[in-house]
Amino acid sequence: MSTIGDVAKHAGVSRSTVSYALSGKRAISEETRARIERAIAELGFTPNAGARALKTAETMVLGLMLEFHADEFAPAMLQYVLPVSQAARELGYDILMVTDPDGPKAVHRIADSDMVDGIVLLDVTAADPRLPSLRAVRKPAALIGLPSDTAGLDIVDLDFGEAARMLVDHLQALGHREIVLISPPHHVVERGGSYVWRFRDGAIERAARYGLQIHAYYGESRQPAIRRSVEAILDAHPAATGLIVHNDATVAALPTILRDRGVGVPDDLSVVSLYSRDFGEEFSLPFTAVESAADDLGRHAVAQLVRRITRSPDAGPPVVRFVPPVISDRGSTRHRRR
Amino acid sequence: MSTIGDVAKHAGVSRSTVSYALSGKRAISEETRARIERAIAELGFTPNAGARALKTAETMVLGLMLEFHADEFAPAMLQYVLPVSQAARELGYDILMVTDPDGPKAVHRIADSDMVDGIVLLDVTAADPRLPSLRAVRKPAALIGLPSDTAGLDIVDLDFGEAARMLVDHLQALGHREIVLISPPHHVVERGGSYVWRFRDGAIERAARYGLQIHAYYGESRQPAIRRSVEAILDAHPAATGLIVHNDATVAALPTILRDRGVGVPDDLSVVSLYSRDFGEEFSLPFTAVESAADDLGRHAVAQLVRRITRSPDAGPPVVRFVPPVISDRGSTRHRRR
DNA sequence: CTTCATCGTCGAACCGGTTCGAAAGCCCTG
DNA sequence: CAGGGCTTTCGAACCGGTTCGACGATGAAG
Repeated sequence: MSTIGDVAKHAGVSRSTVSYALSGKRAISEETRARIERAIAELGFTPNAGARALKTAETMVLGLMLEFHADEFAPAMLQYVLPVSQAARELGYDILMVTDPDGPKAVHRIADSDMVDGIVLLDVTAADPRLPSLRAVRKPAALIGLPSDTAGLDIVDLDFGEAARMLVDHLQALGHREIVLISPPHHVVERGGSYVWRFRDGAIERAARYGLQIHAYYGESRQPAIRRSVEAILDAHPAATGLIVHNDATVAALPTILRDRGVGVPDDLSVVSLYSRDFGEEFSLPFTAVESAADDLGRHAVAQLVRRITRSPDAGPPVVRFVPPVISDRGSTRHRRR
Repeated sequence: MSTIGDVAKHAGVSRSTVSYALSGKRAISEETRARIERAIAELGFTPNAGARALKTAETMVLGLMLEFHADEFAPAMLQYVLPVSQAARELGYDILMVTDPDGPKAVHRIADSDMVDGIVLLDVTAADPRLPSLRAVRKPAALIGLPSDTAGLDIVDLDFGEAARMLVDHLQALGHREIVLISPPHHVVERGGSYVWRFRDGAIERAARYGLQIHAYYGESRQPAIRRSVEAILDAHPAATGLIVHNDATVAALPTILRDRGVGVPDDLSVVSLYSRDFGEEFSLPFTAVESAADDLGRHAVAQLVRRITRSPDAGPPVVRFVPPVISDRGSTRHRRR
């Protein structure tokens, strides 16, 4: 590769002149600029990113940290990756994707070595072990997912409590009096996935307010356990007419399971859920659902992060944003019979 | 952040001594090393990646290029991302994930600016537009997917022709005489996805050799078109007893469709397919299938790439590796009746 | 006809590492 | 006890950019 020195020599100017021609930070005569541009084209020059980063202290790279847990459902997390990547590129940033199983160490690795200008954290849990590291390093960050201590952090997440209330409202309005809720697997709660109980508590409280009977369970994330658990739950509550599924793996398997049982939707059972539009299309899911808006969350996190990076002093106080849920009616519910 | 100069001052030695203590490239006395290590710990020093890359011309970052086509099935591609990322990390590399819709430009951007030491290309097509750029830049690369011109490139891909032959053999051995094949959507062929015709040709030739009747179709990638196409294809061939599905989106939707038609597997229809173990688990797919081994391909590509990077002169000639298929019997086939 | 901005360019310093050559201190040998 | 070899450490150069201060040329103002 050619360097800025080669270009300077080729154009008969100094290195600094080439640099200014590139950045436009000082005036350069039309004639010189043309010579430099020709030299750049002829030599195929592209500035060395490391050298530039060294001096400017800006890498134009964002870290994207995500962990894959063996017993989890990968497609759900991957939904966020693409929007984040695209949003970043539109703002001039590349994405360093880190899937290191040791999250805290990885945070230090990419931040302390100044490989990135900022960090997006995916699937943040209540007492996320990455947060102490994140606070220790001096890099802006944006989280997708709600930790219990939000101090000083930019956070965006779906308003899961409100989502649950909307779905309960929906069933209540149709006259259902006994409903079942399937949450994510219990080990997600143990790991501190706060969206589980935010949704769960929201649903239970709302149901209580209406005097609805609600049976709340934790589901599974893998076959064949999924089928077994759904069967057992449905068997236990033959009178329930509404089902709320807050569990990606379960909802993906649900059409098959219900068909096998001969349960018609919505005639025998009204089903509502929570997933993103893309997810629903990929798995051909026909359920009325709250859109989880992975796109929105990803784009918002990146935008907020870049704002923090570019005007670090006056980007304002940290913001915790709960994206309001939107319900999308796909006809999988109907008025309760009788 | 503290620099190597701060560490040096704190430990009362020169910068070069710290550097040698870190790299171990020259002997350092036990006592000095201890002082330096203490200083590093106290200051929390981590070397600046950009500065290091500038001098060593090694970034310890690999580019991972993937494109998402709006009308395609995202989970299939994402299967490769995680194994690549993990394999890279095990070898000491981080991943710069690039999803830029303008692939060729992106190749130049990350390669010419020396942001990466090498590049992994996913989902390579016959006349992949990224290849000219890739050959122009002076960076090692590893491809997953087979282009028509393989000159000078390290390539790994599943042996799709052999996979097809194995599946045809499997059905033939069970006595099936009339079978149906559903390939990926036709636009994938137009885009140059060579795995489509490698599989298709392999199946057709093999069937011809046995005198099997085979009806080959291109499927769809999105609902509701998937269901319509499957219905139409099955309606057109009521006597067919075997079905080969080489189409991720279709196979994911297939259990539901067949159930709705009242078609029992394997009693009414023997079904075989091609997908990865993870994919099968995520979608709860019960079909006998060739394992597509996304893990293997990803890990192999990274390993080969790193070999190229670290011993560039003598890493040997480019290798094109076809991973042999492995069939995994899940009981979705049976001997033809009558 | 000086004086003073302004414009366009240059040279040098700097960012934070790595690495080469040399030097200082020590021990051993003849 | 002078000379040679080791071990350990240092200073300086270098990687490829950016940026600051300065300088010569030009034109306008006094």
